[in-house]
Amino acid sequence: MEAPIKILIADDEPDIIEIISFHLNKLGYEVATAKDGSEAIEKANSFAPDCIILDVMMPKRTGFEVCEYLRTQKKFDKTLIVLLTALNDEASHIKGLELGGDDFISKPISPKVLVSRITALFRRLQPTESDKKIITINDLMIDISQYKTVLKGVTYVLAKKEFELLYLLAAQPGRVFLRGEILSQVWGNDVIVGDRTIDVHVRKIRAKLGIDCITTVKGVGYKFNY
Amino acid sequence: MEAPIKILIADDEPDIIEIISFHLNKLGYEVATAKDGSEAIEKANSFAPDCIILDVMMPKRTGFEVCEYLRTQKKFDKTLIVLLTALNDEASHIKGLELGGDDFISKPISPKVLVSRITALFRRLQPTESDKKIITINDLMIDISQYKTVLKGVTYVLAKKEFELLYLLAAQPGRVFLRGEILSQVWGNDVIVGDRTIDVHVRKIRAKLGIDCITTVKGVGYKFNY
DNA sequence: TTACTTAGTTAACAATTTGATAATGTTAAC
DNA sequence: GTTAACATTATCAAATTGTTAACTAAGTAA
Repeated sequence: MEAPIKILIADDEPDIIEIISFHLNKLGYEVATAKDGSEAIEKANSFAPDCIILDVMMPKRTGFEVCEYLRTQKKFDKTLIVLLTALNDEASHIKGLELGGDDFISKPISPKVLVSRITALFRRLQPTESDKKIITINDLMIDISQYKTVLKGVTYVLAKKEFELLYLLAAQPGRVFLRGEILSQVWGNDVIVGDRTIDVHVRKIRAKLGIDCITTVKGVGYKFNY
Repeated sequence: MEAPIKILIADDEPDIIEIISFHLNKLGYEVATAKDGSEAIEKANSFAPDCIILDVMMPKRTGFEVCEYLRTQKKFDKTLIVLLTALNDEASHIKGLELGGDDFISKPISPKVLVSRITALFRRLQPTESDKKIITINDLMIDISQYKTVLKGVTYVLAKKEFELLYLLAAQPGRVFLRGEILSQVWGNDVIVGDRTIDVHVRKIRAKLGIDCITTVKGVGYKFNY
């Protein structure tokens, strides 16, 4: 990235805000702040940050709520979301992951830990594997440039949505995609479709390919597994 | 880290030095000491510690001054700095964080607290990905991003609540979780479920995994133990 | 245009899984 | 040895997902 990386910090404790922004500023990041959940969403829209640090416990809207909302917006597709939780609050970790958080940092905060985590996150964001156009898993090949799916040398024609769904899941085999995540990635956030729609598409993929490459994780979502 | 972790302790009270170094030594850390700020800087250079514990109130140079100086040196980039402050001295706390301190411990010092804080600091510095989503204990692996539980290479499918319960307990092996604690973490505060519900889920986990990884602490709660 | 095809969605229903409870059996503590 | 706490089992209701068929809209060829 050429322009300075922009980071939004949302916390209701001014001290925390001050400390974090001081350190991030020193490192050359462009920093904006918000003192509650509602302001966080406003600032997220106007400031368009690359990374948002959200305290879980905030007035008006909690960090979870903000995270959940942001993840429904295509605009914040690639925005990193870091949640600040109370120490050893494992349940929050689970909840946060389900809502699409990218990392968690426990309070009390060490500036060094925070900064190293954030830089690590950005490092991981570098386009290496992720923007490869062709996914190959065993004898299954998924080529997005041709919208083509080849299994054991045989080409299968998937419809657009079917293909996009398969591609999304296969891009990260094993990782569980929540239904909401799938909806926003494949269908977009402005389209409203029922829940059964995903099932039906999954079924069609399974039927066409004739293999059980998509595993259901009940109560959670689906994952690619072949 | 392969070599023993090196810790430098700087305090003008010999008693404090002695107590802290005794406990850290016992845990296998390599310890050096300094009795004032100037000596702290000398020793920091010659000893090259991984972690420096600084009393804020010291002769010659205060902990703040030492901290500020160290932070200007590239050499001490990755060195953890822990400041010892007077009880409830919020101003020092903030000032210290701004100067690049990583943690604060209030006097009077409990050796146990000190040690646990330091190990926690080292742990939190670890890369995010590994300790964020995957818990590994011996030959048991719990991966929340895949909702997967692998024991001795065999994958076991746990239901959502089962998984979350196991994850909660396994995140802090040995620690006893009270029933109320488990309820609020796994089920949430607004849901009201009976006490037997926990038992049943614990039983299901034990049955599925086939190992006694969850120990009952009668009259108190449960703990992970494997 | 008209008839035909296809993709995408929905609705209705079936099948499955899960979570919670109640009832009863066991165990450990006092 | 009694009692409180926990384990076990069976059972049921609710939640979740799978399946099928039908409908709509859009595209395509005659």
